[in-house]
Amino acid sequence: MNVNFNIDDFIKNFQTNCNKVQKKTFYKNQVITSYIEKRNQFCILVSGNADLVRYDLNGNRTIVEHFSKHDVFGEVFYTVSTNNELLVEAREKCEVLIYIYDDIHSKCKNNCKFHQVLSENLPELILSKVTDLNMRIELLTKRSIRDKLLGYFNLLSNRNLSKSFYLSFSLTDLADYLSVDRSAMMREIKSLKEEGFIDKNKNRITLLYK
Amino acid sequence: MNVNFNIDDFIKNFQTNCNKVQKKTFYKNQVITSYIEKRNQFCILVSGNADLVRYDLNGNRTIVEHFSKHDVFGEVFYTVSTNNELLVEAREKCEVLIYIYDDIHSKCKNNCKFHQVLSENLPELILSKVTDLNMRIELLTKRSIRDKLLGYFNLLSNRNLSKSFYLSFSLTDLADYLSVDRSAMMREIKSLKEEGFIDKNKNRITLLYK
DNA sequence: TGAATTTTGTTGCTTTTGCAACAGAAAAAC
DNA sequence: GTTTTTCTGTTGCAAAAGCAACAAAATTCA
Repeated sequence: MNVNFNIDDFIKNFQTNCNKVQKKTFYKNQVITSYIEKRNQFCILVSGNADLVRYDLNGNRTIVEHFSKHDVFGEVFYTVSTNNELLVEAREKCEVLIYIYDDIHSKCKNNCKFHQVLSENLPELILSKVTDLNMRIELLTKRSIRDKLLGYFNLLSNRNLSKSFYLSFSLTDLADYLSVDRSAMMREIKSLKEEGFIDKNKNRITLLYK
Repeated sequence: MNVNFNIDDFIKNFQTNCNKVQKKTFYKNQVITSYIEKRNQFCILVSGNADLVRYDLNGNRTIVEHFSKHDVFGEVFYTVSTNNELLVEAREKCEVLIYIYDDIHSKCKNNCKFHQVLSENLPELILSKVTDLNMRIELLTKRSIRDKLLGYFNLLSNRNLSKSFYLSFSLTDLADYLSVDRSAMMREIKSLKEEGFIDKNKNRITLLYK
């Protein structure tokens, strides 16, 4: 999910004007935040990349969302009450703008630029989130591991405007993202190669069909 | 997904003030709309209920979303390009407000009340969509049919503030909503009954645990 | 009301997926 | 540069899910 307004202006201006927004730095594998009901965090990933991860009672790990530069996250986007722990984990060094708000729709007393820009762009911001989530649902509703893989590869291929692309996930993480068993996924990738649907060199995939 | 501002005011006012918004009536099994890229429809379900349905190349039917009174839908919420057909089908008689916009963020020339109220409430509206979609993803990432069923039942139980509740889906539709095979789902429901997790009378479910 | 259609419930069989375990390769840490 | 850890690739076996088909029940239609 990418924010279209100028995020660099955003980052430059908030410090002088608003005390409700903080910029923090996190390092690989650190927990940036855990989702807690009613603690209304709104975060912008300034640099780096991170995952929203859920651990369920059976010990399964699911990558719910993957965030890269300029993506937004936080409880504001996840009001649903869940029994499971939801963590945002840094995959590498990450700079994050964190804003804990009382009411995201109303402006702060300071009437600072941060809130002005935020409220102006909130619909667009959230709308792009909806797009991401719909894409994710489309993948998850596919009935077989093969279809999930091909759906995901297609997506990357379209984004990259090329039949070849690099996986940004490790295969272990990809399995957790597609919500399937890793070894079963590996077996399926093997079959896709053997049947001539794809080519795979390290983490570079090439689609051989269409 | 429920809209909190007064939708009845909304409906009352648009007709006199704005020619870009239409109210239409649909009957059971009619197609309310099909999602087409760049035709930016924004719809509000005034009464009745409907499903967003996807048919894939393998002949599988998936209920992507279920809409009831006051839910909103349309291409504005589904920018992702998909290969599959996406239809909104009426489950019963439905009244729908349809608004085809050029730019949902900008006000129309008439400066009518409809657009004023719409733009004021757009963030909240879309945010509630995000909540719905996250709930859906949580269900879909569950690894077994049993966990999907229990997750869905839990949700209904929480909404209803009771261990007992009625299914609004037929079992055939529920399978399409959870994205699993119907007969496998039926087998699982049977096991849940036999193992004493749930009780089922017609379309009334009672949770016997927790 | 009676006929037609849809939904529910069930089963045998097949295919897919998950689990557990392990070895080698690659990457990270020291 | 060596050790430790993580990731990849693979397999045999078990469990779960899908497919196909059918009868009975319920619902809709005419």
